[in-house]
Amino acid sequence: MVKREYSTADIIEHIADLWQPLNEEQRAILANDFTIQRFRKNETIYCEGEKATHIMCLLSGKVKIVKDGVGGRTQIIRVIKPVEYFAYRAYFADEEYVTAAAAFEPSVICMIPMKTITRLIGENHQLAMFFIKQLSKDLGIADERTVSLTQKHIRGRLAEALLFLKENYGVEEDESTLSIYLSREDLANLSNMTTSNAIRTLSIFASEKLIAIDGRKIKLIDEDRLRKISKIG
Amino acid sequence: MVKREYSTADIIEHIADLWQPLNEEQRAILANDFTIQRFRKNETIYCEGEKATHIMCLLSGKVKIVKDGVGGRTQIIRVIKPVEYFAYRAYFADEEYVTAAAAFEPSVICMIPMKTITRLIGENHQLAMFFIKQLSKDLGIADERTVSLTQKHIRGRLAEALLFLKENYGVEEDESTLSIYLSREDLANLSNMTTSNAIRTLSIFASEKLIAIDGRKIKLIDEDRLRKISKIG
DNA sequence: CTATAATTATGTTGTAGAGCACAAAATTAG
DNA sequence: CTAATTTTGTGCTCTACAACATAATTATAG
Repeated sequence: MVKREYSTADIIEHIADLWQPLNEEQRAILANDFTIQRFRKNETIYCEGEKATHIMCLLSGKVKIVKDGVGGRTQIIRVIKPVEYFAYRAYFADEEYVTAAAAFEPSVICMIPMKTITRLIGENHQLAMFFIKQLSKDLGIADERTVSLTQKHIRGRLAEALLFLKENYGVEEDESTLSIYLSREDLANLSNMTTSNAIRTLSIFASEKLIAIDGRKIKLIDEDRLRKISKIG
Repeated sequence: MVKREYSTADIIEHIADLWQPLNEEQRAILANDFTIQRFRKNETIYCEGEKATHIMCLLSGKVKIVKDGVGGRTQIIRVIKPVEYFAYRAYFADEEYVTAAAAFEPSVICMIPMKTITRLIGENHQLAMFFIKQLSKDLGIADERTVSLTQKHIRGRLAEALLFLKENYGVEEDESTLSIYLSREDLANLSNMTTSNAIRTLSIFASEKLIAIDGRKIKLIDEDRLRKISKIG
């Protein structure tokens, strides 16, 4: 399933968003400067408070960006799928990480020094626009999310999380079983509730035939109704 | 108090962040392309769902960026002080506005077409970096805020809001009265609570000698303790 | 200057959801 | 294979906070 080896050509293909805008000279710089790192399931990728030095590109696997709040509760701020970039915000903002990152599943990550990236941005405005656009999209999502998480009720938040997981990580061959198998705790941290309430609400959803549960496998049965529940909050 | 007229030179001085990185030719382009608009207290500046066409720079006054959630409650997502830029995210993300903006107070805003901005970004990487940095900072703030608003209790959220207002808009000559006079409703929308609870908690804070209230004037008396309340949530 | 509306204040009630406790099931370790 | 640990499931209690009601005060308009 997970590739054991990545050739340079493989990687370049994966990081096309960065690669494509570059000219030959710039490509030479980039090609020389990335490294590959593997992370096991649940392994931490970076921690809050650490100094940001590399942009990371998820080549395969699934990653969560989390933040611990007061009282020990953890919020999943956003999730990363292949091929997406992360871990660059703090460097650009001249800050330490305000979040942490961990792998949901075995993951392979391509690391590029931010120094190289900023140098390339200085020479290539298409690359600059790539980051401006990405940050702008993420900021919009964050704004939406703030309101959803604070205002929607438990059922609405869980329904939203399930639909989000489908949109983001997709489904299996049956077209309705979520491709990501999250623990109830992760699901709770994603939708801002306690683990007990995630478990409870999940089984209520199952009893209402909105979803079917088989361990960590979640099958979305009545997506329309889930969407309605998510929308009304 | 509020300037009746702004000369071109005045404005250029205000938008130094954009102006300074530019060369003569680029400056000529920008100088030709901005307009000034005034907004009355509580006047709407832009609405959710509208198309974003101009970046806005607040020259004087105070502005709130808000988002309506389910159930009619409104969240103040962020606030703008002079001289800060806003309203550009949606254009960069190729989206319509997901938020609305309104003036807390009479405000003067400089508008520059986003087409001009993107053109200038294409020629000037310092300008690109300005936006990358700004967006990165805002995204970090949004992430922090999500966790605060969802996890802290009412007292913690209100204390945080009061301290934030001091840091952001400053205080009067006495060094402790907030310079911004918000309605209880705005204060509630800023700290994610109902208006009644903002009123109630505010008067509890007053009875605990943490603050002093005189109508909409709020004086921070025991900032250390407020900070503690904000921190522990 | 009065009438109307908006804002502030305070008390009361109801409930969503946190915070346990405990058991069953599933993983992991030895 | 068995013991230990983690995850899942369910019930119960308690409280933070929303929701509503009503009055007092202040602002706005006609």
